[in-house]
Amino acid sequence: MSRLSQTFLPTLKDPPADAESLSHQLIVRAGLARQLAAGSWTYLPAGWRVHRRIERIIREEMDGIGAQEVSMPVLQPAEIWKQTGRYEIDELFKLNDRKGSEMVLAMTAEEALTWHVAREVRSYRDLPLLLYQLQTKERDERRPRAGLLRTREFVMKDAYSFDRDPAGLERTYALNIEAYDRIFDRCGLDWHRVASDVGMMGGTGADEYMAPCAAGENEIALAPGYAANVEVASAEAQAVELPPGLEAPERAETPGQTTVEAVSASLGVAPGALIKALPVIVENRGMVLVLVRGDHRLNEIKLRNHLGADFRQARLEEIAESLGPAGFIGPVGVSVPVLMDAAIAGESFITGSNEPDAHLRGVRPGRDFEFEQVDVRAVEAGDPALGGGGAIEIVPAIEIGNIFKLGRRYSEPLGATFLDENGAEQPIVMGSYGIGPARILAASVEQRADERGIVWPRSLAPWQLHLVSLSKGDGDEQKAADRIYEELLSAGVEVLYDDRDAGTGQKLTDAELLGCPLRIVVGRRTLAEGEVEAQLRGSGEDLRLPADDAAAEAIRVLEGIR
RNA sequence: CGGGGCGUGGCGCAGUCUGGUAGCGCACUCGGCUGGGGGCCGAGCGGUCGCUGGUUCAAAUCCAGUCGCCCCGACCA
Repeated sequence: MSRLSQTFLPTLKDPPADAESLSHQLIVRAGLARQLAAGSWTYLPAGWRVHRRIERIIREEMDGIGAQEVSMPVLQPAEIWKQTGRYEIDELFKLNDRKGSEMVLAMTAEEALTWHVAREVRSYRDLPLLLYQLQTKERDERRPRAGLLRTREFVMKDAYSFDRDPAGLERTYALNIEAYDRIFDRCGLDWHRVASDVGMMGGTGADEYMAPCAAGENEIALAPGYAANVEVASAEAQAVELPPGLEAPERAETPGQTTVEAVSASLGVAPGALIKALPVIVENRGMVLVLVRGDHRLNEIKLRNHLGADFRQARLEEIAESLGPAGFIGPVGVSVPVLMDAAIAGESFITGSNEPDAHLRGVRPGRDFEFEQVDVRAVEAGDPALGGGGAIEIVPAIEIGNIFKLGRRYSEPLGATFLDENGAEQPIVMGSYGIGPARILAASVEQRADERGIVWPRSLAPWQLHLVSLSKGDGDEQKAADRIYEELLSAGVEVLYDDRDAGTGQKLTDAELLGCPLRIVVGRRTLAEGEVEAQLRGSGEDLRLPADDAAAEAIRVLEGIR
């Protein structure tokens, strides 16, 4: 029963003042959801229909790879989170019950599920195991933003795999990739699976599923055949013109010139002909001098991953003590280890001299200083992709799913072990696999909407068909529209029937705002010719259908829409 | 967590600087007209101006505190 006159679908002519992103504006305007507090959202009937369609696709594909659905509590004892060391996470909601016991609101469920598996699984015969749930997650976000894109409470599909060894994990991981690829395809998204930083989750590998859109919080580097989170992306460097080589480095006076721009301007060379020297203090290791090309930026995540340790910028006094005056630092003659980015290729660079107000020209890596070559620069738009795939493009994207190879990160602290064929106790090898249905919803709106409103793919649309009766009272149009509605219902079509006593403009603009794939309009003019009008929301294509056979014809048209 | 902005009928806003007892548009209700792109006319309902305290004869307006919301950045297991 979906008569609009009886449906709670509060549409807005104007977006609320606090909505910035496109999906935030349209989700509110189209009556899909309303905000209760910062990062807390209520789904209204139409929005929840979309959410449930996404959930259904996820369930079908997860079940299809042999995953089994469970449901775990959101309210969990703090103890297991302390055991894995995740109790310290700032984003974890913490509370006490009336007895004073420490509790948390779960942000994922590795601890809870691993705790159960530790008690129930004893033998290699019980493995592998792939369990999942669609359950509310809570996160004490520092800054919720952009409508449904970053909220404090949201439903997540979270799956966890339990294998006996890394090879088993690889197989399970590959199965999840297959399921994820199908899920995002079926949701009609433009998406990329990108290599990602494993971050503090630890583990041995991770991929993220990214949907490019303007409101995205992440950036991904794309080229034909290449996609990576910029946090870990690599590329060839764009060529730079270097000055002629010299027999030995030569001092160049650069009074007061402490920036790349100033030095390159004063010496008449491209910024890329300079070497930027960045002194950092590595945890438990001391100072290291990191070199990147003058026109490049250091990617701190790549450096951290290379070092395998945390680091910080050196302080001015540390630089002065070990190297020289800040702003004039270079690799020649220093006694600290030098890491040089691979993009520095050539035989004549400008570097700092480690003396005030002077640089060196004609510096040749290898001849004038020793170094370890590394890849630690941030890729830039226009860089040639590795392997000749064309130029890198950097686009904002929203993370709609991620998959992690966890290894023994959780099984060891929680004692999830099994006995192998030889009776030896082994820790279980785990993986975890997340998807945010709300982000799929928002990303779909972001990617497909036009100036009139949302454009749903058939797979996500709250209703397949939006039937509009332009008549009022009980004239012939009303009767025809009623009849078509009943026929569509009995044919099993999900139809929203706008039977309201409202103006034409309001009905048509609401239909365009809500964005169902096919709109059927029953109006006096065309009905007089024995026809009704059909419009495809995506393409804007207009069709006429015979009024007598409108339901069957509409279903046929619908089946041709993606 | 750092920076910025905003809280006045359901929504969008004016009024705040310069204190004098709250207004506009939309929406909503009723009546009438209209009936293919948010139409017209008329009559209405609806607000302790986020909250607390202070100054004052008098506070939406000035002062202090506090709560909430948005944006940028940082962070994001």
